[in-house]
Amino acid sequence: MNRSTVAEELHAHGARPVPAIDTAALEAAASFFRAAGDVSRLRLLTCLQQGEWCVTELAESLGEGLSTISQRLKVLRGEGLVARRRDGKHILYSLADDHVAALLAAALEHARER
Amino acid sequence: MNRSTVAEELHAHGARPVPAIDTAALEAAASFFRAAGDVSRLRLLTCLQQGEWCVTELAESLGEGLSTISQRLKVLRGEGLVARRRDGKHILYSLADDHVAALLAAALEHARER
DNA sequence: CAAACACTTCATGAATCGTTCAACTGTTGC
DNA sequence: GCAACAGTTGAACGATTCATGAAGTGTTTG
Repeated sequence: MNRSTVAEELHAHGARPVPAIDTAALEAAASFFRAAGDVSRLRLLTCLQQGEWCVTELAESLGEGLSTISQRLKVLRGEGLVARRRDGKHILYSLADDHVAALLAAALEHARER
Repeated sequence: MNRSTVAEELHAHGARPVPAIDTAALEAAASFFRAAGDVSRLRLLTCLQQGEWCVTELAESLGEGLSTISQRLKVLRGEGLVARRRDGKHILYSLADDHVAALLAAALEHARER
């Protein structure tokens, strides 16, 4: 019997076109996700969801070295997830924008749904 | 002059409490982001945004080996980004839910904004 | 039931990532 | 200006991740 499948229909006329998405945009989105794809960095982001923190505070509260935290923040900053400003001798970090907070919340929700 | 800074105020009373977030949820969210944090897998996801594709189609359209695509899909499926179903001898993949599509769109938008 | 097809899984080597120590830069207070 | 403080950067290392070929699983067709 010749019951043709959905896939064969789609298949029949050669390769389906891949959606035209700017490689640079894709690359940037991937870097963004990769930056968020680490538990330690994610924990940092959840702190910053509450407001500004300086590096020393983060290090003390998380029980990690200053350099370690700084490196993690550097990655997050490189992908535009966090912003910073100087205040006296401290440097205060915060989430870059609401956009980031939203993505963070959405991912955590997706996580809890499993 | 003794102009006390924002950071010193926050600093004064020991370590600030880290937000209480289930480590498992954080871990899951990180895995989710990590799965999305790769250009090749992201490209796969953008294909699936258009509907169902079988593995062979994806491989042909993207010009990659079958095994390569299959491995990438495995990662995405492991983190619940894509779903699959069998149709005849093909296996059709699609985005797991609208939730994923939304996260994808949000990240691509964030990417374009830079 | 055997051959063909459509994948998946395993194993491996290459590349990338994350942490850490040491050295460096910038700011404040004496 | 110099010592102390706050943070960044560079280099080295182990740990993870990614792509790929070979072998294995499941489905259909003759």
